[in-house]
Amino acid sequence: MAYQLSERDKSILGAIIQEYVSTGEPVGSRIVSRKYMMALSPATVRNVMADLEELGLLYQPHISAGRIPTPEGFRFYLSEIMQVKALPKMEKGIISRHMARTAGDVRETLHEASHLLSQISRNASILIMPRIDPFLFKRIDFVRLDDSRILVILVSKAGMVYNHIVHGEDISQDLLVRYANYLNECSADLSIHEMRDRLVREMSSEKARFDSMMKQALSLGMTALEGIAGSPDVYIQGKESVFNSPDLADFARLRDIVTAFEDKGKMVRLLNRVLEDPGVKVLLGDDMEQFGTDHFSLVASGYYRGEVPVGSLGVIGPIRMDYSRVIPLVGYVAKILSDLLEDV
Amino acid sequence: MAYQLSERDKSILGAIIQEYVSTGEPVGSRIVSRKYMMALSPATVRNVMADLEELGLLYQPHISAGRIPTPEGFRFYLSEIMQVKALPKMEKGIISRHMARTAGDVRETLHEASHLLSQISRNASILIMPRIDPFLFKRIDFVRLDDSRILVILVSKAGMVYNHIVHGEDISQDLLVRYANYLNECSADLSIHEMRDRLVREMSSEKARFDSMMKQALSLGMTALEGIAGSPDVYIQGKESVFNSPDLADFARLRDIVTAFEDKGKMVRLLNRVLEDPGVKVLLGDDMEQFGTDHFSLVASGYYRGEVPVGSLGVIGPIRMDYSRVIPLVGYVAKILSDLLEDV
DNA sequence: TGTTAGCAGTTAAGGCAGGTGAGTGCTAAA
DNA sequence: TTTAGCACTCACCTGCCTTAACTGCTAACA
Repeated sequence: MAYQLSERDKSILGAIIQEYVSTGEPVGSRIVSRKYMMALSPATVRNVMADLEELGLLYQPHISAGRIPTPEGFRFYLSEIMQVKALPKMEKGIISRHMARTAGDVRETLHEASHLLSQISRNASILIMPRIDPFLFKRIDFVRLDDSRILVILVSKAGMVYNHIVHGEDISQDLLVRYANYLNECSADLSIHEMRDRLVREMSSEKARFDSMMKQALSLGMTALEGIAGSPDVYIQGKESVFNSPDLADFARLRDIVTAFEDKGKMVRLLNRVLEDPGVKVLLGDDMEQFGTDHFSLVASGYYRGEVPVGSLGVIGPIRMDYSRVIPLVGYVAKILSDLLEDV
Repeated sequence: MAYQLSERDKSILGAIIQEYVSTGEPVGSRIVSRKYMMALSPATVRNVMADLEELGLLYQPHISAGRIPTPEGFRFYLSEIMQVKALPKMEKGIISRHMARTAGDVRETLHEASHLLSQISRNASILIMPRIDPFLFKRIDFVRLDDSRILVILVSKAGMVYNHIVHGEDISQDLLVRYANYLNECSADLSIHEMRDRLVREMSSEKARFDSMMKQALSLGMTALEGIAGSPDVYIQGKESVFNSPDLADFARLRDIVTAFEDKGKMVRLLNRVLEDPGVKVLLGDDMEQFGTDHFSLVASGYYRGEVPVGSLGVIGPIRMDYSRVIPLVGYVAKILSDLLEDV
């Protein structure tokens, strides 16, 4: 949706948003004229504000109050007006150093990324654990737990351990070890995605039809991979920071957001939307209506191993957020994280 | 601290607490007289209330208001006055059935326990994951990740998978496999605690001094066990229910509790205190001051494998909680959980 | 001596009136 | 097209009053 706004209109909208972001109060024409647009009188600003309100970019909480940007107003601001600041050198330094320190242990690296996001943005951060697929396969093991249950342990080269219980009878522990050996041999140095492809191919090959041991192994491997690739994990850190946001003095909103934090499934669905294409995305307004409030906004980006998206991370906070700082922050953390993942 | 209270004093204190728990409002002398103690006039009740206030069991938010029990008042009520109700048959049924359904998969069982606690009590529930020690050893594996790091995977008979990265060079993967085989053989059917004891013993035995392979294996096993036995995990479920408690309309209190939820370390320390002796314990008032508010209370119990404590669970909520319902609930869930753990 | 009735005193809370200030829309002039 | 001026609106604060829920105290009572 493109609005026909003059440069002057844009800079007034920009001034209103800047002022609102820093104070949280409705902003009136006089303030804008005095603090931002010395060249224009309050009356002129008022005329422009009336136009912007008509377009749905601003609204008045009550007739004699100043204006507040609508979610739509923020959206327009983000796409047409805001200039993303470069991330300060110091923050870049902190991020690279802290992340580099954890290199090698993927789980640690992810924790650190989420931690840095919430610390630096002073908002809650959210991170979806990587899908297992793109990582390199290291080893698989089967352990018989009892008559009916087999524990599958899968290790990626990065040192992530996934485990899953499958049901299956009539296979002795000895046989399980041989299955595992077979799978380990034929999957060395593949990504887990490739490994799955290969299993599917071999299953339907001539050889499998006659070698029942091989067939069993393949089928067990398949079942295990299906199970393991299941539901992703979510970290949310810094939840308490939502209490620092004064526009949340409203009880109902606070409840909505805390409740939403608990619903991991919702979070995953939301975050997965940003994986669709690369770069930092901002979700606000309607995008977040599943939260029960449109006063929140999510700045998120996918992170990648090579070209392949493996998960996403971001910052979640009140809609009045300093986007020009948070956007480059999320972008930079995602980049460093992707760089580190490439090496493992 | 024992107070000298007559039976009449006790039943008035009981009435005040009951009324306060159900309404959340300060309770006055007239209500007590009309609803609970028809035989006594408000004036008489007033006299008693004044005494109870002097003892520190009640307080008045302001001079012309009714009385509210102090934490000390609750504590006295819990130890001397309250009758624990039996848990309703229906709830018992629900609990046993749901828990039994997850039998075999310990992780699932724990989730279910925590979930039931928060559902039935309509408060947040908290559960500390079992310490690994008392479980039966199933299998250990070493996987070399790179030149310096070795991944240790330990599986308990219950199907819990623990993993940990240790640093160690100069041991080839082949050798690691032999170490693992050795440890697996000599630790079959031991609890992990016993396994640790045995490793310590063998380390200092004559044989180890001369068999360098054995010595290496033992030392690696020890390091791994140390690492794995590290920090326990905490589940907290139903956090959003703190919003349903009207006496929390106070913003600062809400923030304190949500912040405390985030601090897992604090939670573990708190919960570990209830492990010291068996049965359901109630922590309130001073016990909870680390939370920044004394308006919360924790009803918790250890859970056991046989006689050995492995973790603890409980319900956390506002100090005005229906203890006569929550206490048997926590007790019953802990019992069922302990029973299920015994079997694995 | 313990219990009660009565009464004066305290306090929170709610409703109402009036004043203030921030901000608006509209109109007319520059 | 911009601006100044003006009347108007509304939230918010203040002070004032009333009401209701309590209490503590005292004196009378069984």
